[in-house]
Amino acid sequence: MKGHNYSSKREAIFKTIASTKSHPSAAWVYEQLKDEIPNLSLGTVYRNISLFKEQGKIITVANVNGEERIDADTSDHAHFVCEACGGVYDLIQSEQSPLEKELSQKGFVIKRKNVVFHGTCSGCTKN
Amino acid sequence: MKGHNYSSKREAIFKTIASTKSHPSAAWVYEQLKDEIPNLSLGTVYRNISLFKEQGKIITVANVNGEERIDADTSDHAHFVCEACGGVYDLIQSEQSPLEKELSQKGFVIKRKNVVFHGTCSGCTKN
DNA sequence: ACAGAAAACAGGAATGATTACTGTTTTTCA
DNA sequence: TGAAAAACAGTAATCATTCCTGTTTTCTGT
Repeated sequence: MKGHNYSSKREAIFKTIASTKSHPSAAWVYEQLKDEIPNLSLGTVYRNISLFKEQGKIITVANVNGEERIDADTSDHAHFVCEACGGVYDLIQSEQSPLEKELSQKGFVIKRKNVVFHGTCSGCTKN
Repeated sequence: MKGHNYSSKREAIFKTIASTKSHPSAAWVYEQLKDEIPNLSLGTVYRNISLFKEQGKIITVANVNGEERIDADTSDHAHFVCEACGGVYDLIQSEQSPLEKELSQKGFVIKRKNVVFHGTCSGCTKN
């Protein structure tokens, strides 16, 4: 049964993703773990990220400079991407749009709503 | 003066992007034009797309299966990405969120807001 | 209209993120 | 405990995008 088995690396990868608010890339997760797990392979990180997405345990929040950034917080919230530093920040989602009702009336099935603001974060604006 | 000059290919590329509602990828634009302009290079399409983005004439609306999808309609509107067929559809943007005010108070400069719904479009839902 | 100079281009090579492949190691579970 | 299944390492392959170099197009001042 694919993807339903335990593995120590899978667990470590998920914990790393779940315990950061940095909205990491696959490469970042790999960097975090490679000291702790010396024989970890980047392919394993990718394979597990892919699996977690299928399982709905994580979501893709944005693509920053060609790198996909993920989030283990799958609750409905928006994100801010800083174009200067590449940082991704959580925002409290507020809006509940009439669009969603309209879409389902038209036969569109919404699996996910992704709200991303792009701009310059406060830290980068100062400099 | 880079990027301020006319070129017949640049014009053709922009027209192609501006005259479709398909939210095309670079490859799609290239495919559309390669018969009409036999010696067109894919690199030229990419270079011009990049330029149009700098000039604010087009925006990136989503990344679908690893391909960046663009839109010459830069007005504030949302999009729907069908995960089954890869289609991208325009939605009327409605919401004007309190988030935006909050962000600017915190020193974040918003350049763009991107609202993308992911799911299955009505056509794909039927099948 | 014409001759540099500047910008843009073609075509192909390079890059970089992601995925696929193959032989080996873990994990499962009877 | 011992296969069978799943996961893994390590590397090769893929694919979108960018870079590079020599050539062509466009612009500008005369």
